[in-house]
Amino acid sequence: MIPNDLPNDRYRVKSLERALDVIDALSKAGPDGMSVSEIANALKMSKSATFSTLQTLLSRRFLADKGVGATRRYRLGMAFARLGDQVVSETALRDLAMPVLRRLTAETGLTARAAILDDGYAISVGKVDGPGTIRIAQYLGRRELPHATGVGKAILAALPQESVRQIAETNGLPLRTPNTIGDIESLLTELERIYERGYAVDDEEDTLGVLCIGANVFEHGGNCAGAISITGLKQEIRADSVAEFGAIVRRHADELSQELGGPTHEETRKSRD
Amino acid sequence: MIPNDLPNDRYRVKSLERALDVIDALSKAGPDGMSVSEIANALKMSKSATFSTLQTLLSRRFLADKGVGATRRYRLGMAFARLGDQVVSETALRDLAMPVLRRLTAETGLTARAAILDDGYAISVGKVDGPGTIRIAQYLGRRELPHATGVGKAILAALPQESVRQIAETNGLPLRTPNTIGDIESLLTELERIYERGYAVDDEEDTLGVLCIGANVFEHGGNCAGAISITGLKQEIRADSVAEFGAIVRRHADELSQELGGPTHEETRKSRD
DNA sequence: CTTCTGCGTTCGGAACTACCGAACGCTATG
DNA sequence: CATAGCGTTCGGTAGTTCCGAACGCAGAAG
Repeated sequence: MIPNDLPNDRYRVKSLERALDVIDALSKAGPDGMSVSEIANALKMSKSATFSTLQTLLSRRFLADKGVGATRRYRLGMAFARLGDQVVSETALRDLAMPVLRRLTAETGLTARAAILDDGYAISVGKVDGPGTIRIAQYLGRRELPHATGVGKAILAALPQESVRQIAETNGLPLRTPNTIGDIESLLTELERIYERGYAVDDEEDTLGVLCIGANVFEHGGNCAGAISITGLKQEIRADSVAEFGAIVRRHADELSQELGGPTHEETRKSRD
Repeated sequence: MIPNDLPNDRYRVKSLERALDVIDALSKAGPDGMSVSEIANALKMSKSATFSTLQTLLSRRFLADKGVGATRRYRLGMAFARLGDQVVSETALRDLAMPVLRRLTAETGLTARAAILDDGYAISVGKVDGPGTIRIAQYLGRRELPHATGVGKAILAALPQESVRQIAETNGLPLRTPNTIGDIESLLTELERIYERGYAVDDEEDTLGVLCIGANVFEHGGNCAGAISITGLKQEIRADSVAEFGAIVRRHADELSQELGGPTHEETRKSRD
């Protein structure tokens, strides 16, 4: 299911891996959760082993249970809510990005957010809503497809082709809308264009009616730390102002890069051989 | 550290419990994380057992590592961000609460949110921002102190004194501002007043300049499912309109209670012997 | 430059624990 | 009333996890 990055299977705790399998399974289940038997069958574990694992996670509030006796069901507990919030709050990019996002929102009137790449997905770590009444649902911590969003494409544009190909192979390139880029070659061409002009445009590629403009941020050492973006309804962004907004996002991203001790977009372009 | 609710120690997976200890330890550490030795010393585990646990969590992206060789450090990974978002999104109260929160925001012009009590903390599971330009940072999933917030006090008011005392003993009653209620007897008196009038007022008790009005929500069976609240800057809420807002929040909370199949506040008061 | 300390990582073997499969009590259903 | 299926309990064993020591390496100290 998940590829083994590490060659040494020896240094893995099997009973812990099973517990993580249980958590994964429950995360894919609905709000109603799963019963002991359902989990045991799905993961091909014995009922008793599954039961012990569930009891352990339950006693530490990593799971919650509902019902008793023959109808007892387990689902993910609030411990994850706390830990998830903590992880997002502690991301290095976040603290420095928040003031920049506020300025970006003030300047453009659009919702601004910051995201990082993790495990092949773009993950929002901070956002500032725009004053507009209609808002796009963008929860923190949510995993988004990098090939279909402004932040995602901006981050991919800073990666070597190899890495992009690998991510595309692992996650695929699902078509979210008719505008989504669905094949790897077109994506690489698009990433090259993004690299040249310094910002990415998601023109209804993830959600119809929504336009998003992102630019990548670099940390000390020149690695891409993530990206920031502005998001708005397509109808409220004039086509001829996209380039203007792109330049604004690029400028703020460069500011953020320098705060992180990294190079600006212009500097990375010059150092590219 | 965490009290054992279950009498049967037999059905616990020890190696999993240690992994959860590691996660807890890392959640208390800063963004820089901890090294293998630090964790091993803190939890009185051997370095090799700690190492195996870390490798397992790492291979499943539950942890992230930074640095190599002698300076390698571990911190919580983005898997928690995803799971946390999922848990919050799937909370039973949330689905029914969101439309109510939207109505509440439309009616009052203030930010509305819903929270539940879990493990002695108030946890936000849904929110709708008001149209005002200045917004109070209220992230979903964040743990807040129940004695210092509108939602928190509203929930506590529905609990037996015993439970409130226990929560106060476990978490303490930290003074967030000069207005925070810091001793248990004053808190119990305040909760009685909240119970009588049906809504809780947090008057700069958590954050200076911020006022919050909350009311509890009951589910089928009469248990308190959580609370909803409105939040605004104190300067934008006239003192003589607090009672009016309180009645509005109470009314929407009762609507929500009935949707959940629970009693209204008035009904619980009548049934109290 | 050398020594030394402390780090993360590796490894063999002993001890234990986590698992299996069967059995129990229970609820709901036919 | 019988039955099927659920969650939970339990004894014994096989396999796992853990310990302690050792290794290679990096940076600090001399």
